[in-house]
Amino acid sequence: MLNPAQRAAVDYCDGPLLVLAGAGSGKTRVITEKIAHLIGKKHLAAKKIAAITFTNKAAREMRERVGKLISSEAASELLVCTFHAMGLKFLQIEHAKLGLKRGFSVLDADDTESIVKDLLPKALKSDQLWALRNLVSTAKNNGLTPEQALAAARSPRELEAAELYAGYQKRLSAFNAVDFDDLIRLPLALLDEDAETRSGWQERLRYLLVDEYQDTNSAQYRLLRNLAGSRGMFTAVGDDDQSIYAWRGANPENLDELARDYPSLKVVKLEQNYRCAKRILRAANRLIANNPHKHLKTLWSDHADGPPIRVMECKDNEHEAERVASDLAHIAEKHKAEWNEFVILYRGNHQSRALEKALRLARVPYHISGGTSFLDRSEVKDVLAYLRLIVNPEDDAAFLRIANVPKRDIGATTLEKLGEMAQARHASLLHASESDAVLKQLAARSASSLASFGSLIHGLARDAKRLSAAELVDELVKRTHYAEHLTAEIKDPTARARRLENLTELADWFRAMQKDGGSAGDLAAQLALLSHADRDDPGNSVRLMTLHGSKGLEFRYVFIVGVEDGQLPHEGSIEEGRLDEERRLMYVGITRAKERLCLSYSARSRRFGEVFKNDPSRFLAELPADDLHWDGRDAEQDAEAKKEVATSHLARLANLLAD
DNA sequence: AAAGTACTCGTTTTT
DNA sequence: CGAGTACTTT
Repeated sequence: MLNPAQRAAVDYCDGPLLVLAGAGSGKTRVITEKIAHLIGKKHLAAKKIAAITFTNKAAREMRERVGKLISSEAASELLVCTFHAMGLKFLQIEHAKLGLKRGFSVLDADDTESIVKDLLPKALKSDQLWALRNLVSTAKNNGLTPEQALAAARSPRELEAAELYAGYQKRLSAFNAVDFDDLIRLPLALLDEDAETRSGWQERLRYLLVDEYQDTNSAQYRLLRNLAGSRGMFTAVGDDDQSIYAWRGANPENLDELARDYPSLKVVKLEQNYRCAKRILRAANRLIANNPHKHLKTLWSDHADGPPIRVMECKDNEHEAERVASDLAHIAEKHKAEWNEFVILYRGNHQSRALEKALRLARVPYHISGGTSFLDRSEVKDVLAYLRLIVNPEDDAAFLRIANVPKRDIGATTLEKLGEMAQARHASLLHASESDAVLKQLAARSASSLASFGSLIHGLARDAKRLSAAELVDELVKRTHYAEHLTAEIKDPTARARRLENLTELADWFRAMQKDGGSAGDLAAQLALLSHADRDDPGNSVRLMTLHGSKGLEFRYVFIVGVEDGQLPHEGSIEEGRLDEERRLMYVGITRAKERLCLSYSARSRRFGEVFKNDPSRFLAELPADDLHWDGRDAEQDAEAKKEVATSHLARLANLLAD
């Protein structure tokens, strides 16, 4: 049953609508119900509706939930994806109008970073490099072309960045490739200047729903405006208190711009929280009240108070991890909870290490979302690079990655010479290595290695026409002797088996995606957009993830570790005075919890091998003291609790040993 | 060109 | 402290 505010948000389909949805207020519900409403009651064809989410995982979940409300035929026609996936789809259709050839590649962060590195003076500090790269990204997100950026540059640094942007973009087009920013920028540019394309897409998409609207950047907003047109047939759902991606160019002011650009905008607030126990919600509300607010919301809940929020001070990171692990196991046993009802949240990926160790020791099954996972595995990236090169012979980034993987005597010097000659001829590396004139100028051994590499790719490209994507993966693994390469490279037999498994998993993944159609190249491009969080099958295990990664999820039991000044808020943000976003991050973490919340920090932590003293996070002082239970304050109660935890822990270990 | 050894440098958060 | 890099040797 929908509450009145939710009902209003679902029913209003006559113009632009902004839904200000507090944490746990059922916003996904509103979006899915609204899609069903548009199809069922407003008789809009499913294929004319697009729902845009922030992550691919959210898109999958959304599709699944809508699937239960509408026919499976309608569900399959619905466009549910991220802005980036939508941009990719757009480019795959309209690529010719933008000077892209079929089979263009989508470069990931690694590829683009090595391009930037290559373009810049080599002896540049990594943070300077990062800063410049960021400026380029900002320019792209503002929809600037390299020429416009050059003209707009006002400081030497901006000029440097604009020059980098120009060189970088030239390199991309030589590779017949786009980066993540281009997936938004290029569709936007085309829609902006080509009225015919614009009206075509506006006809194609009659209603848009945008989730996590506070995390859109200005290019994404302009894309939305171009697609929705003056009719403004869209629903944007967002929460300014959960805006945690400003560092990536997200522009929460988009919430206000909506009202300016669409004077007829209707606003609906969802203020009833269906997720959290009262004490947890109270803590979250109290914390976030310390931030300035433009859109006032009062989030309330009619759940029970729930237990107090625990705060644990620990000696150091190891101690903290151990306590979290044993506490967690204790709760699991006492409340007969499943492991997957627990999550441990932290600020930075590196913080998972100590926790992993402690959880392994306590025999608690866990699963890490994010960090280095499947798609970051080198073997997976290698195979994807092969696919990219097969589909897009201009993709020099892919060429460089795999030319000598598995090792085939193509070393740095050979590649350097090849690069020079390719550049002189305005040819791709692959093309150059197929030219006799080029090969003649190289040492005989390198030349024959290159030539056979070229014909290998050529042969696979021929096969690609008759094979499915999954078969192509199998074939290329066979033909490159990739398994033998891994066998030679990896000594530890279990690690080797795991990595071989990754390859079959990749083929399986392609098989599953194949159902939606699309060539191997299309699938590889989609895969580039998939990130860590998207492809995990955690099973029944405790989840470990960053606070950022937890947005949109909920758990019965939530642990947040490293609640220290310097970590949360992060020291960089303290220095730059950007505490609001850190506070929102903590807010997001707290509001993930349905029933129990435990916050912990370490008095000392080791960084770079040196010991540092920590202060508890300043945010702890902003929580309602009455709802907190500090371990150590009530000694008697603690001693008892500790004993209980210790005995149950021992019992658990004894049980495990008995097996 | 590959393998092995000595360093150095670093830690937000991700589509 | 450890992972990645740069420089060495074979």
